[in-house]
Amino acid sequence: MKITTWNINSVRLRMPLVAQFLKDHRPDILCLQETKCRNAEFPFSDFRALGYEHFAINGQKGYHGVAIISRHPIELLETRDFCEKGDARHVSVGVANGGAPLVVHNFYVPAGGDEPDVEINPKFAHKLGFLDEMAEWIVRDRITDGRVVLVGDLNIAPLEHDVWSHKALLQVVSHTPIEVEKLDDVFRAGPWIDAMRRFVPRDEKLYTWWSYRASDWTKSDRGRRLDHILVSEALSNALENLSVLREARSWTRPSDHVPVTISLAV
DNA sequence: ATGGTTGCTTGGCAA
Repeated sequence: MKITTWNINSVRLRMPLVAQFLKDHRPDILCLQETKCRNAEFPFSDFRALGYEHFAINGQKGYHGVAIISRHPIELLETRDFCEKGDARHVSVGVANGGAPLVVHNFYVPAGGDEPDVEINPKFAHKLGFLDEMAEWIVRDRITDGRVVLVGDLNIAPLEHDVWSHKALLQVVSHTPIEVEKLDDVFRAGPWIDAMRRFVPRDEKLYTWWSYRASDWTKSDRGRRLDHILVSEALSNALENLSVLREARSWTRPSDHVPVTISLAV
């Protein structure tokens, strides 16, 4: 079972790139973030033409929006409204996969604005509050019981080698100590396994996002690992492979995030 | 230290 997570930054604009990716890589399940369209505007027929006929979507006009698209039947479990702001930032499904069912959660955590100070930046306060609520929910609802995968753009690069320069980014939103601490709380709440780091040692650089604000993203390679795949302990021995498709950052009119795919023996 | 780009919209946020 191959599961891909990809912050697409407008699914309608980038549908040709999504189609190419699906033709070339054929994941079983695709989790998108920042679809940026209402549910009625979602490009269902483009996915159906590629053999992806099952959907669980949570969209809104212009901002945010998450979607799970599958080649196999899925059951919509929930679209949870963290922080009760009406943002479309979560969707979860159950996948009947022969034996024990698999649960997939797809998240788009708030980016948090520019200033890492809750006193002056309500967007940063929202981000930290969102992470607190995630950790509470994981414990209270026993989210990691059974075979569970949590993917998405979590907008935090927690490890030193999840960013191009630990020192330069300590006060930059996405890598500040308070955010890293909150994300660690989310990890421990499971506990979850950081699936990507099972395949790439923690002392090696690993990025999934490169800013648009660089003339040539390949020259300085100033990336961050903002996208994550977490699995419950029941899936620990099922982790088979990881693929971070760096080349997608160089496609025509790319997203600033690249697809990340995990292969599970389930 | 600053400014750099993109998308949704058409002025100015959000990222």
